[in-house]
Amino acid sequence: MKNTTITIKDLALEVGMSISTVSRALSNHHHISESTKAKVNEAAQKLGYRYNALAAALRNSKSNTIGLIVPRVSMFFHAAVITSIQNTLHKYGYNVIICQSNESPELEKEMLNLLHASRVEGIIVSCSIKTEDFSHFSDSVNDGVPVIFYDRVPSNHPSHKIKGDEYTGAYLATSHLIEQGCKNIAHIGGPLTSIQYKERFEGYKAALKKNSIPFIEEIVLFHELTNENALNSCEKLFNGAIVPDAIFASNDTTALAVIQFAKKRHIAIPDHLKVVGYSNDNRTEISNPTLTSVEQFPHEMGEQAANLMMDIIKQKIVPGRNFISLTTPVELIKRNSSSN
Amino acid sequence: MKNTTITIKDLALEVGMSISTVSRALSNHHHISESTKAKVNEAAQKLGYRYNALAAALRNSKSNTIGLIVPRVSMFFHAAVITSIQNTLHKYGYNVIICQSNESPELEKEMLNLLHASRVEGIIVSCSIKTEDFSHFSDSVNDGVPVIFYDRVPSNHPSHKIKGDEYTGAYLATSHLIEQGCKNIAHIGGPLTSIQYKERFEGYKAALKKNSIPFIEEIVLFHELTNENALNSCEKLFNGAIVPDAIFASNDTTALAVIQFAKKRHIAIPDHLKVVGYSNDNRTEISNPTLTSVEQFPHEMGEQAANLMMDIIKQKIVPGRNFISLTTPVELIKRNSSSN
DNA sequence: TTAAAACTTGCAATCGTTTGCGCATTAATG
DNA sequence: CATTAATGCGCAAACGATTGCAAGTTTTAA
Repeated sequence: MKNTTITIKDLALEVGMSISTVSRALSNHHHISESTKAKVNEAAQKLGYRYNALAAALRNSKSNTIGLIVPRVSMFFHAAVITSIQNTLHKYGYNVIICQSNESPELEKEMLNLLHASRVEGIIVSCSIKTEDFSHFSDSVNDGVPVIFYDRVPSNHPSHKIKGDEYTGAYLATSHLIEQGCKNIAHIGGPLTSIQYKERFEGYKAALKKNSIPFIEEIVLFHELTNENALNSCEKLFNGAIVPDAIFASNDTTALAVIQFAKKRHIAIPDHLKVVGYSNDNRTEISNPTLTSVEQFPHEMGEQAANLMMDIIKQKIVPGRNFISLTTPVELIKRNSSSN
Repeated sequence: MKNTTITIKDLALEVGMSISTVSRALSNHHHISESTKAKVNEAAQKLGYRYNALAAALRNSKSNTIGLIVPRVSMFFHAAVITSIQNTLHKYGYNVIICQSNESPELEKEMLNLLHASRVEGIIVSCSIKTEDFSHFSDSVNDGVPVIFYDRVPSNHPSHKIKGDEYTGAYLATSHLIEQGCKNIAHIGGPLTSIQYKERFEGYKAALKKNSIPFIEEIVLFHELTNENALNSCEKLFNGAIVPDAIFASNDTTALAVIQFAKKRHIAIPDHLKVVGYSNDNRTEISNPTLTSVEQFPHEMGEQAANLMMDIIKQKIVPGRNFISLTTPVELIKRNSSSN
């Protein structure tokens, strides 16, 4: 194990040239002769030289790095987006530092500061579900570091945003259930503090209205969308005065819980109960019955986020004071939980 | 948007003290009076100072960062490990740079160099399935950067390794099938170039032998474990001379494909065919029937990897020339695909 | 009153690269 | 042969933080 790290200074010594020449040779500068470049590269190879990106970033005030904050990488949707962002940015020669907020606003803020300390040139964020104060993100922008939100975007905070067409997704899902002849379509949504759940709720209501189906408050429930919460909601719904003949759930975990509940209660799906989820995660085609769900195209969302970031950083887009909002399409994937 | 970034120099100017005092005040040095610290921190707050970790890392030759290379973050198992590694390292004040090799040995090597350029203090890797040359990882170690492999570990390359008890996992799975009365237990494994698939194969054979059940070569197949490949293998198996009454698959995707195939062919599971998978991913309890699988405890594996790295870096462990190999336990999770 | 001790603070070098400017060498031109 | 242009290379100053050593100030004790 060496304890000496090789620098361009060592290379300069080795080839008997100045530091500047070595630096230029390594970066393939056009003022340097081919023979010199060859010599320098050979020496670099020989001595096991490794480029120090830290030093370069310091000198250039440019890190070629983008920061990423997500609630949890283990969520299928986010994992897909991350993969896509990273692969896209890699093409531009940019690296990514990925952080997890674990759905904690405090950790989210800490991670943001961490990314600043690493002098990232831009930050892409999907917020924790509990984040309500976004002022620290404004600080980032004021410091010249662009911030792009995706999926979990703030509702009342001016910023670049990329989100799915939640309204349409919910509208399509609900309309589909109506087409199947359902009258009492329940909705289990996430906290309405989150704009996406709000929009899905709006889409749900719009579809009902459009088809002149009365909105029934008793069969609409909101809470964090965990398996346990969903099972509780099912209890409530099926012990209530109005028994639903369909449930539109705002995520797949919840929809799968509904299926689980129906099995236990021997409620036939889709005959007596139809179910639609949201996100089209990798469990939807495995479940029994397979789950109808709304595809969000995480791959494209990631690509868009990465490309937008590059456009902003490379000043192709000079937004000034106005912010860009992109909406990615959705698609209803019909499976056996909603029709035969 | 400011175009000036605030440095400790600016703070020094603001409070009328030297740069060194400001630096020490910020890092809470005990030689600095409380009143000075307060003044400096106040100024930092006021001017919006942000610590430059790059400069510090350069000066200290210490980045407080660990690099991570995984095939793909969107694989359930890896996502879980990553989350765990990141949360554990965060407690030590360490950051993580996550890279994806996309199962490409070339990209893997590129990412390794990238991590070195960022002067990570250690590297945790789960190899691409195609990686056969590990010499560049030796270079890392020679440069003083410890490397820990997990899950996808090299078989013939001296290094720190953390892997599941594959042999036992397969042994348990196969034994369980035998207990259920199966005689013709097929095995669909991954490429034997990968040590983990090899060990699972060994465990499978050992269980057969132990129970005096003949090993039948015709019902053992190896290939990359994708859904399509698995369906092809099912075709082969069920058109062959010896029809299996059970299949032990080396991952869950394959096992789920078997279930899919059986449904199409109207083969009753578990009555006429029993199936066991590997990894216990989040689809296993959703499928119909639910899938018996081997749990690998990714959370613990991540914790172990992170803790081992910290021990090595902080020299609690001075391995010298010998390498550490850890084996994490496995557990067979019995579900409906293998028994009633 | 004075010296020693205790407490604060500052100087300046350093980490590894990059790059504007200037100098030297060679080739091309009149 | 003299002048200009082109080419190839080196000097030295940044980038922002840390830290050993030295020095200044205040407090305490004799």
